[in-house]
Amino acid sequence: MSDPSPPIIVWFRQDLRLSDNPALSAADGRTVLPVYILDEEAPGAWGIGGAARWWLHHSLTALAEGLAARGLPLVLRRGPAGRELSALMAETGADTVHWNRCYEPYATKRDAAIKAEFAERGLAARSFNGSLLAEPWTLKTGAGQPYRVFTPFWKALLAAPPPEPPLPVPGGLRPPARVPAADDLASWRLLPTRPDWAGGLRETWTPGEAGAQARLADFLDGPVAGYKTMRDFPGVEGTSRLAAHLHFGEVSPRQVWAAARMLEAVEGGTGTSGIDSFLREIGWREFCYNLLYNYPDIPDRPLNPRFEAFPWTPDATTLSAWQRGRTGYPIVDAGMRQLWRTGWMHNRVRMIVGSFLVKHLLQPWQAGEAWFWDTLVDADLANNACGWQWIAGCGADAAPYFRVFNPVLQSRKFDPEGAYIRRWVPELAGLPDAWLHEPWTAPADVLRRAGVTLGTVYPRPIVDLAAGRDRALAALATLGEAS
DNA sequence: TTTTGAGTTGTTCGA
DNA sequence: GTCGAACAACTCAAA
Repeated sequence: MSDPSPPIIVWFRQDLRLSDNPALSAADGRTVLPVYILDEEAPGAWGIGGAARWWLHHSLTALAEGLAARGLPLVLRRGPAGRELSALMAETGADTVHWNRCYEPYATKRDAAIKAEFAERGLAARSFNGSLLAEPWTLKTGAGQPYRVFTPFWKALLAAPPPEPPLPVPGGLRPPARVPAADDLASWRLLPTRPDWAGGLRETWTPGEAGAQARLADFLDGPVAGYKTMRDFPGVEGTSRLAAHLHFGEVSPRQVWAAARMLEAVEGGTGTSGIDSFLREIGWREFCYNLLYNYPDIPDRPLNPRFEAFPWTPDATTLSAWQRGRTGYPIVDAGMRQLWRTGWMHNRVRMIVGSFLVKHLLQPWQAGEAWFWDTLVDADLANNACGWQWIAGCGADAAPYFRVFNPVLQSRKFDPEGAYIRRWVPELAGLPDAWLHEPWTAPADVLRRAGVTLGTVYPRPIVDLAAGRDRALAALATLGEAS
């Protein structure tokens, strides 16, 4: 016997929120069965990284609580998504599933296959846009090609019809009469044990929709005003820190957009406020998704094929020193330790450590990408791939080849008083500002008074800056000769 | 089709 | 200390 009122299955993915959730709202007034599937078997998928697994656990907990407050369950299942959805439909008599789209290559393939299979069986799969301001197939150049340069992409996005206003939490969702068997979240073992390295994450983040909305409100209430300049100073809380919330869909870009525009209207936006700079960053997220959708190889291969021949010098010892924050360059080590400890790194510092790894150390950008993937709570396939290709110079819209960040100059410029370095590299905290950014140049007595012994307490530089820069430029020059 | 202006986030060198 | 130019050549996107 089939259920007299079979539910609509709402499949949550990277949209772990109840507000502005088109797939959920489209089921308003109906019986719904909310589902999350841990699908680690989709071909081509990048398995969720360690820090992101921690976040996912807490975000799912928050989502389940939000649903429970409305009398609804969250059914957790594990396995191939198509198989699990089919099973749930058989168990409940449901003939319709809703989801908000994902854009990772493995996900678009998998979802298209599910849709096709369901259509053959007379089942309905309805997908919605819950994660982007503009679908990645809508914005094209005059020649009908995907954009490969940010600025024209951004202009096109601004010229397009504005995003729809965000949706409220639907008020008429009805719980199903029967709830199918579900996994216990703890059985997924998303949280670290032995050792529990998540202490710094717990201190830093509040995953979940409420935490995301609070973070957005706090940011728009204060730091956004000075965002244009202050976002470059890692010792200051000048950025939004919304990346992970956006990745997991605890807040939608439409909600961010609407809230920022509202604030701009209230303040009589002049175009010089931090709001426009901030929205540009939301635009970068869109651009990265656009690139990933249209060039699905970018997580693995350089968009500029000439870089296939780049003479990288992969070396496990070098990579390990970078990962552990033992390069001897304080700003680099501070960033890598912030990442390890909190699952996040300030954007300015991401560029510095990225440039250092691929230029001065000549390690393949994919090695940095993989490390970020495992350690960032906001690990996002589109953003991560684009960021690393940009800093490596192999993306379509890349920095000029000669743009090699000098970690000492960057450090002096953006952490002039050393607040960031002293926080994350405490063994150098006693050094005066004049020497903090390059301790190997400090006189012996200055080092002694600060309690710093180079080579033991703190490493000597892993590479000479000038030599590393010259080596990188020489390596880049080989690409020109090859063609 | 051809032309033209431009391209997130920089560094170094020499005046 | 400050300032402007040089740093390759190429590709993109629109006119």
